[in-house]
Amino acid sequence: MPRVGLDKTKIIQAAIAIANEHGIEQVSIASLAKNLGVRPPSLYNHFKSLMEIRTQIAREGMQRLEETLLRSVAGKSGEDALLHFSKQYLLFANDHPGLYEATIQPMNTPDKVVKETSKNMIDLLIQLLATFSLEEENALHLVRGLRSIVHGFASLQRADGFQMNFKVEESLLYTIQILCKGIKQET
Amino acid sequence: MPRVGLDKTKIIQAAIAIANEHGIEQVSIASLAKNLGVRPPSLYNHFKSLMEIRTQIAREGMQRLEETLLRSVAGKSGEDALLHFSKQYLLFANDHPGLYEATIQPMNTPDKVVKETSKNMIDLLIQLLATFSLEEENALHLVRGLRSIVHGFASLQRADGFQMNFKVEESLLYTIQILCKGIKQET
DNA sequence: TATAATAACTAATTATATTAGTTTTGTAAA
DNA sequence: TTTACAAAACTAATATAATTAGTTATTATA
Repeated sequence: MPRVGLDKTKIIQAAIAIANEHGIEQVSIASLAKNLGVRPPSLYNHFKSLMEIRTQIAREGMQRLEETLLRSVAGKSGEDALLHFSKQYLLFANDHPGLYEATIQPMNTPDKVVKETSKNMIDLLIQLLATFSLEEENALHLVRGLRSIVHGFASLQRADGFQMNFKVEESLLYTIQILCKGIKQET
Repeated sequence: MPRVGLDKTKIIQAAIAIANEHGIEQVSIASLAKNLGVRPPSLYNHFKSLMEIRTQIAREGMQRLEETLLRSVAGKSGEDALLHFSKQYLLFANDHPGLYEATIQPMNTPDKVVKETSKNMIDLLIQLLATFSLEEENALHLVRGLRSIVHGFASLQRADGFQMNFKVEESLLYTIQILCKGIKQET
C-alpha cells in the first residue's frame, strides 16, 4: 500500500486535464482514480463527492477566466476594450474547453464563489460600457447582450455549430464592431 | 403481464415531459420506465439505447424550433423579421426548456437530421439578412453573431445567469435593435 | 520511539444501462 | 375457430458507477 501522496490540488489538476481532453462529463471518480493510480474510494479522503470536485473545477475556471479578462482590458477602454475582452474570452474557451464547460454548467448548482466571480465579470462589462455613456437601463441590456455574444460564440464554436470555413474569431470581432457602431449612434 | 401498449411516440412524449420538467439529464431508462409503468428492459423493444432516445428528442426539438421560427418571420423582413425571430427563439427556449436543452447538447453527437435542421435555420438567417445587402462574408459573420446572441440569451437566461430584475426579452430585443443600427450604418 | 491522524485500501450497497433468454399477448393466416 | 408467429413485456444477469463502512498501514510529530 505505497502512499501516492494525493492532495486536493493534484486531484483537481488531473480533473481539469481530463475535462479539457475529453469533456467535463468524462470527469468521474472512476476515471480520476484510474488516472491517479488509486482506487476510487481513496478520493473520498480528499473530496466529499464528485459534485464537489466538479464545483472546484468550475471555481478554478471562473477565476482563471476572470483574471484573463481583467488582463485583457487593462489600460484599454471603449470599443478597443470590448474587442480585446471578447477575443480573450473566445481564446480561453478554446484553449481550456473543459474548464470553460465547467464554468457554465453549474450556474444551475448555485455555488457562492462561482456566482460571485460571475458577478465580477458583469461588473467589469458595466465598466467597459461606461465610456459610451448610455442610459443605465440600456447599459444593462447591452451587458446581457455582450455576455450572450461571447458565450454564444464560445459554445456554438465548441459544438461545431459553425461549419463554415472562415475564422470564428473574425466573426466575433466583426459582430462586436457592428454592435459598437450601433451603440455610438445610440448616444 | 398486461400489455401497456408502448410505442416510440409515447416514449418520446414521456421523455420530453421529463426533460422539460427536470432537465435533459434526468431522462434515463430508469425514470422513463417508472413514468410509463414498465420495467426498464422493456424500452429496448422500441429503442436501441438511451442515446437513441436523446437523439430523437433533439430531432423533435430542432424541428419544432425551426417551424416556430419559420412561422415567426412569415411575411416579414429586415429588422422586423430579426426581432420576431429572436423573440420567438427565446420564448421557445423558455416554454420548452428540456427540448431546447436537447437541441444544443448533441451538436457534439453528429446526427444527420439534427445537423440538417440546424443548417436550415442558418439559411433562414441568411435570408433575413439579405434585406440589408451586406457583403457576403460580412453577412456570414453576422449570421454567426445572431445565432450567438439568441443562443447566448436562451442559455444564460435558463442558467439564471441574469440575476437582474428587468425583463430578459427586452434586453434581447434592445441588443438586436442596436445591432441593426450598426448594420444599417455599415451598408 | 510511540502515538495519533489520515491516506489508501477492501468489501459491500445502491443505482444505472444493457444483454440474453423467457413468457405472453395480439394479430393474422389456415 | 384454431394455429402460428412477431413482438411486447418480463426475469435474471452483467458491467460500471458513486458512495459508505470499516480496516490497514504510513507518516509526521510529540
